[in-house]
Amino acid sequence: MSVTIKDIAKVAGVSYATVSRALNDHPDINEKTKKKIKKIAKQMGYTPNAVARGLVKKNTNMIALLIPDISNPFYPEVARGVEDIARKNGYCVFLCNTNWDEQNEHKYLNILKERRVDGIIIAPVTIDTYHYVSKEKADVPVVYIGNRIDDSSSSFVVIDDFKAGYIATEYLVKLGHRNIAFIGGHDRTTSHLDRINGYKRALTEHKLETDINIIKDYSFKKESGYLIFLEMVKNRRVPTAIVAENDIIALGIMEAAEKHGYEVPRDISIIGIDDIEFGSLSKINLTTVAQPKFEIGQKSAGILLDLISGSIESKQVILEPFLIVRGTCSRI
Amino acid sequence: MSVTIKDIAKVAGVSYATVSRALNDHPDINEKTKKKIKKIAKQMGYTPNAVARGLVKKNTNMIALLIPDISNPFYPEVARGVEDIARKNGYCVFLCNTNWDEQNEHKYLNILKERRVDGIIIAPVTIDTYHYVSKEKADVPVVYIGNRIDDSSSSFVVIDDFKAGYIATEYLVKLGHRNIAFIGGHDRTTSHLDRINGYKRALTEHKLETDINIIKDYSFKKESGYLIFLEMVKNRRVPTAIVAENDIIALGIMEAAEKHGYEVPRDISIIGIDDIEFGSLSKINLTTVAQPKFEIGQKSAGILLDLISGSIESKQVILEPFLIVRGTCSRI
DNA sequence: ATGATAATTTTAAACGTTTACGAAAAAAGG
DNA sequence: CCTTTTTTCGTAAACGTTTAAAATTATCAT
Repeated sequence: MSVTIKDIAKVAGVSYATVSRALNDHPDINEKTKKKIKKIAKQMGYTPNAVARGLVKKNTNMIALLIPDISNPFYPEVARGVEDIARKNGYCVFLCNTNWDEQNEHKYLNILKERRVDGIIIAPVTIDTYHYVSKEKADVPVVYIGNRIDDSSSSFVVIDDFKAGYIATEYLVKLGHRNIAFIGGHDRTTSHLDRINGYKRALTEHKLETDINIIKDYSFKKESGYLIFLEMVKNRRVPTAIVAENDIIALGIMEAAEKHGYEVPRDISIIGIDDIEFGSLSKINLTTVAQPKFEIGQKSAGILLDLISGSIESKQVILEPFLIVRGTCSRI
Repeated sequence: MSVTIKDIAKVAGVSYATVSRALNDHPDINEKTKKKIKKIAKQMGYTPNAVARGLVKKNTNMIALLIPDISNPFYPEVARGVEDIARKNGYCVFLCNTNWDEQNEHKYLNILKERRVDGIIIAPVTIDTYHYVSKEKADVPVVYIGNRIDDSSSSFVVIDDFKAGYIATEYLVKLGHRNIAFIGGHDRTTSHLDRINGYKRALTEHKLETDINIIKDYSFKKESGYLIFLEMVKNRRVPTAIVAENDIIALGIMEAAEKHGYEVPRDISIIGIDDIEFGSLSKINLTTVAQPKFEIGQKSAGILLDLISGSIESKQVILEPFLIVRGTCSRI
């Protein structure tokens, strides 16, 4: 049984309301008694009970971050960003890994509701997440990352995914490629849709044909990219260049290419999107379109806190992606 | 204002104690009223308030996982392991990133105390963490990972780090290397100490000289390995083989070697410890000594839950590391 | 019908805080 | 020295649950 405010009140010879106020630096408490009470509290090893406080104050000072895949280095980086801001403002963050599974996502959303978190940042598995959240009337503020929401009353921070797809593809075109394929995930995410549209636009602008390959399973793993490329070689439809929807997929593609006698970038050029840390290893040296991961985390946390404090109604942020030229793409 | 048990009681025409029991499937509630109440609860969109419950039940069903570096893919993997077990048992996990900083670690420990988490799994920054935790008389169960604790009443799960160091070094010796250096982090962690001792033992058993290089800053980043290797070339003391304390360091070393004209493994052999996912990319192909990351997470969570339920007093688990031969080490 | 027993429900206290409101004490003003 | 104002503190209710104990109702054998 840990020591409570009442215990302190007893030894200090004051009411426990006074103790509460003293500990919270309430102005109506005499400076002297404040000191005394604080001293006693420290001596007794008092630790405030956040759950009791949460009950009466109706907030928990916890926010949650839902991400689909903690093993994809992209997400830890944004997690660091949100934690950075959250911590500086006295918030703790619950990190939940949905594992690219809508079921898990929904379960977590319910748990978080029960736990009365003050706000949620969510990198949705699919666009349906948004509908689920709205239907469930989550009274908590939510900010989405990696997915535009087509509703001006909701908040999100994304990069301009269209531009990302466009930049990647155009770079390949500029290098002289005419046969450029796209490999990416399911179509239930604006991030995917936008990137694919950027890809299409860049190609049609140059009167080139598109070749879009969609990963069947609803997750982004190296293996998914690997398998798609395998099919390409099986079907003898290997392009001269590939834009991968993200770096993880790109790595999988490179892996498959490598294993089947294609040398990157001599035989095939590959470009990713995200700029995960390991892409920069000189042995990998992945050319990619970067997004500011840490900043995405910070921004979204900042918005969430503003939403919580009520200082804003909603906010939508679109960050700029930028090309990082490394070694996996070459002039044809 | 969300709907409470009292609201339900009112419309159901029963006392709120009955509602509570009905919702919790208490045996002495009539099956019929139970159904009725549950139905009403659902209709009204009731979500139990976990913080109120936590207050009276004196548990939160939350555990925390403290890790030093979420950007090191090793930790997300163990995080997945603990989350796996935690979730299956109705627990949520707080993921806290200490960033290799003892201050942060202590801050988090306090916060977790206030929040009344039911237990903590901690990958300590240094061995001192243990003393801090004991001094603070954390009344919550704690299990350490990655660090043996020299106290039979406390719990941990580690790999046999001595053996890991030994296996790595001996493998290099078997390949014919005679000039083998060790590069690793600070000496305030048993994991480090043990690995280094395993390294020493393997060398002294073969009457070879040791060459131990310690990273100055207290963190494990690629850059640390990079810098140490730079010094080696500056001092013209480049060995023929290096055992890195972990894969991240190994990658940094490879990077530095590469950039300075050393081809791996032709000019220098490098072996890591951990087996992070990206080491297996064919372009990297890092030879390493693996530890069962996911299992470490699962095991530690399992122990923690047993500790919480009181079914055990303490438990210490030492898992076996195993060599994974890939392409960064060659016969000399 | 009558106790006795079992099944079901209610009452009330508790968990550890915060906080509106009021009371007492101290300070200020006349 | 009395009133007014200000400062400081205490009382009590509230937050939304759970749960022991008491109370009520139903069941059943006699």
